[in-house]
Amino acid sequence: MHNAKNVAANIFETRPLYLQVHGRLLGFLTDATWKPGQMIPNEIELARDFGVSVGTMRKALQTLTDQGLLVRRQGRGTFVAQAQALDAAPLDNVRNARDEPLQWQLQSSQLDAAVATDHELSALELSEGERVFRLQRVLRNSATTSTMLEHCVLPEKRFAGLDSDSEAHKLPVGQLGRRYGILVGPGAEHVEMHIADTREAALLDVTRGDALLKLVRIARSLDGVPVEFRVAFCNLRMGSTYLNRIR
Amino acid sequence: MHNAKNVAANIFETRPLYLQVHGRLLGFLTDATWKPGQMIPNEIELARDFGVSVGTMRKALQTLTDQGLLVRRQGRGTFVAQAQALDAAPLDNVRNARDEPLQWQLQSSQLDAAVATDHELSALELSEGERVFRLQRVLRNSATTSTMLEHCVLPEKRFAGLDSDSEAHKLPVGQLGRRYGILVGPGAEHVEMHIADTREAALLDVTRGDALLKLVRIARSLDGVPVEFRVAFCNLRMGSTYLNRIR
DNA sequence: AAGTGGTCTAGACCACGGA
DNA sequence: CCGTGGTCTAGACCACTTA
Repeated sequence: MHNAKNVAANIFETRPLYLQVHGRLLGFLTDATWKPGQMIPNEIELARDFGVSVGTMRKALQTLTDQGLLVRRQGRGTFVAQAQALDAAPLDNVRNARDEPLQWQLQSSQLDAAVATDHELSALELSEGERVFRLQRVLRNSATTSTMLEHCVLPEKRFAGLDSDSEAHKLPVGQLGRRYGILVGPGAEHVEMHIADTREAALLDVTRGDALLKLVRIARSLDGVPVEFRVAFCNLRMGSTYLNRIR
Repeated sequence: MHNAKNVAANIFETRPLYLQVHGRLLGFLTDATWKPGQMIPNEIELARDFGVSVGTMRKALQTLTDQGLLVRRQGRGTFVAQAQALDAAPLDNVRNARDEPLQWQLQSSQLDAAVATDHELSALELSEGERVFRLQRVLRNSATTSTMLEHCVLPEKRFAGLDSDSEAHKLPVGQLGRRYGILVGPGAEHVEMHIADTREAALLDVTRGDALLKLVRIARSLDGVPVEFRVAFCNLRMGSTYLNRIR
């Protein structure tokens, strides 16, 4: 029978067994051996395959579940999570006066592909000359009359064929991520103040010189590679707020 | 020997054992049987006292650790966390261009006690006629020249004697929480836009009509009772941003 | 050396969901 | 009914801290 010490005693790998297992399982997710929505083998079988006890395998699986990468259902099985929405923020974090997420209607949308600018290259950690898709859309919530101008930059190699998909530019970015099988890891969004210029004022139905919330985010896939660079300008109306969950 | 089934079979309490234990331990924290910084009994002893296995006790302790309420150190013991800073946000979430928290200098500070207004009553869930402390301070970060106007409202019953402590109004609110043994649970902060009026402009060194970030927060203790109602106005300068951690 | 939390195992039983 | 994940136990050994 396998023994924990036989594995852990490897001088090249002294991390706890469950972390080593976690890393191997994570590999199955990042290289798409296991695809979103798919059911994976049960914990007994996995434990046997990896030569660890069920308890250790459970701990590795639980860690992945805590990270939102797996979903476990008693009586059913363990499933790969659907790709986390690329736009969990900022869209979900804009709330109405009752602290409910707003329902956004797509007002306009525009997609083009081009060689990345220096700024985009550095944000997305691309090499000189790599191409990106730029997706610009205006969203509106009729209940509060809040509006948002989104400017997303996506690496072409991750979203190959995006421009030939006629539906693509109409979809919320979150569904795009799902369609391209991209799993997004934890990250951060930075909030700034911004004064609307003439163009933004026209698109967002505000007056030039009005104050907007500027939301900047670089989303990274599980392995830390940037998959989306987004800047959004938001006009909060009628008690709408931007939510920051603490802890 | 105690047996899990003997306990869990109680028809009035069918939750998992480790959750029941978690609740009991949480009680020791909320009623200050265990005080911040104090070392608590080791897991073997606790397991024996509660009549559960060490594994179950570990799971309960781990849950409290995940919540930030206990700190466990291999070889040393398990300790009650210092009261979480009441001002973990917004102060820690304001970052400079290198994404480091700003160092704030207290510019001015003013403390008074009064009967709560209706608005304060409802925010802090107090009864008619209850009294509150109001703590207003202006903070400044010299490196970025960012400024913040903080307006904190604290229930008098939770901070008894605050006004007779001559040092109190100079301390950051986080240290106040620690001094009064208040453990803060998870929460949320809402970000809004705000246009500076004359008074705010003078205090924050901006021009009347300038846009400010308005940060609104109700902090609650572990049992969900509000312990702080804060509204802060922030002037972000020289690349400073307000950080929202995702997931 | 003694005491602490951290890891790992092996196996039992329970609760849930679907055939 | 069977297979799944969820809970619980008992005990071993390891790694770290302090005296």
